[in-house]
Amino acid sequence: MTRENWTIIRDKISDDIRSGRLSAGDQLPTEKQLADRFEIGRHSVRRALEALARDGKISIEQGRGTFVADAPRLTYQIGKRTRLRRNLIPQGVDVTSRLISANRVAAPYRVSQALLLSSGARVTESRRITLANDLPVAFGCAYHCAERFPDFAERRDVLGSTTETYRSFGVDDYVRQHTSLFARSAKAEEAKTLKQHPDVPVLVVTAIDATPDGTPISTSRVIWSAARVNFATEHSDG
Amino acid sequence: MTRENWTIIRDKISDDIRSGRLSAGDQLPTEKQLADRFEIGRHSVRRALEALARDGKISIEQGRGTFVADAPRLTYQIGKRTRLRRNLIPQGVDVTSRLISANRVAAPYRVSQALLLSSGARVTESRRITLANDLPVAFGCAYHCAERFPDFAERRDVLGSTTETYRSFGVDDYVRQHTSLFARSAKAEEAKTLKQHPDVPVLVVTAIDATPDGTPISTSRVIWSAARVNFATEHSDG
DNA sequence: GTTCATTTGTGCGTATGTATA
DNA sequence: TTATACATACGCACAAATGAA
Repeated sequence: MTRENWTIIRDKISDDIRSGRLSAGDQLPTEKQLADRFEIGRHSVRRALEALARDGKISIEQGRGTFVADAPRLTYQIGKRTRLRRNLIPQGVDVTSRLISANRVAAPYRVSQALLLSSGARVTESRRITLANDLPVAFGCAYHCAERFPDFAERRDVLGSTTETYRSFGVDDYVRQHTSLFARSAKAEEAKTLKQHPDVPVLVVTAIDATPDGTPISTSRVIWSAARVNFATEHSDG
Repeated sequence: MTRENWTIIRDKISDDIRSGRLSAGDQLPTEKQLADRFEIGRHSVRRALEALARDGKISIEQGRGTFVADAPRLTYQIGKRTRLRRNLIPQGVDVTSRLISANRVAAPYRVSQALLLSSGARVTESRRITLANDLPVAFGCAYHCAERFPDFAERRDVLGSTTETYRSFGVDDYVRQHTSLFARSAKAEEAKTLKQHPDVPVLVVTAIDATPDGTPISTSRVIWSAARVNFATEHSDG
């Protein structure tokens, strides 16, 4: 069984990246040039490049070119005391998070279940995007009971930290109660939001945070770029 | 911006599955038939089918045809007391696990680190595949200290349960200490082992189990089909 | 066991659309 | 505006796997 054309070029470029012959940010030859150089069709080149893009090794940008990815994978620690900033900053990553929108809505079924609210209760919905070194890595939605945390999103935006925001509401501590996760392919807008190739899958992470006594205070659904993050959990009490 | 051809047929088939017009196990029309019916090229049909296969909605089999997937996603609970059988059986899933190979090897670096062994210590390496309703969902490798658990793999195969096997070595209880996870595209052999389309990504899960006092007793690296499983964790003590 | 039709997989050429600089 | 580079799309040919005759 001879190797397929497209896997040959995929592995060649992959090796070039691993070995350092190509480094972060470098522009690759155009599809046409690669096709000529390897004496294969442009379709085979595209297939190879797509495979590399799916693994986050390169970034394909229409009209500009194809580039070696310049962001190493982050490791996101999920634990009882999951804190985004403390989590990613130690990796030398500049984490910023931006509020996209803040709304007051009737709790969707999933949310009312998670927060133990009566169906139809009012909740605040804050949509945020998270960037690591200015590159989007995740975006999603957090829900808080509107009665208990009326202007959560706005305060969070001013205070700059979730922990501080809870404190301002008299919640001195909170823990991650539940996390679930699955992979699926990205929708077109999701890929655009994350500035990633449409074929890169996403990890959908649903979480519930609670006060230490077990009262749920927020639930969130965050879409992570599967190519830019690893997840880890310690199953101790920390 | 008008919709692309391939997304139209992708969404049409996706809707047909969701609505029940197509049900689990049904064979789809051939690529040629779909191309004719939708008056688009075969490449566009293939692209649509690949997208559906990546999400585990259909199963494409060379020489046979294309079928609606007949296995719902499993939910795998990762927790301090992670037990494969107790985990999946309650979902009405018939879980079987088969020993592929058992070896005694010098501990790879990662393994010696995880198990707190001196570098080069002997460990047993058991390769297993896990099937849910006869469909592969995961396969991987577990490592145990060869001195403490000399014939772990063989005993495990006879006893049929990891918990029982540990008990036979005098380990009455064990807990999950650490789990980490990331997504990447599947290698060709991995796709073949999991009997899935080559474009379906996998989730690579690395774990360390320990006795309740914190002594690590095993580490494993398991490749899960990203299309066939969800992961969930409770961050309580259970 | 072999042959053959069927169906998906790989590969190339070509044309045209769209985003970027 | 123009040139460049990636995106979509169609047609065709042949390879490889499957299953039935």
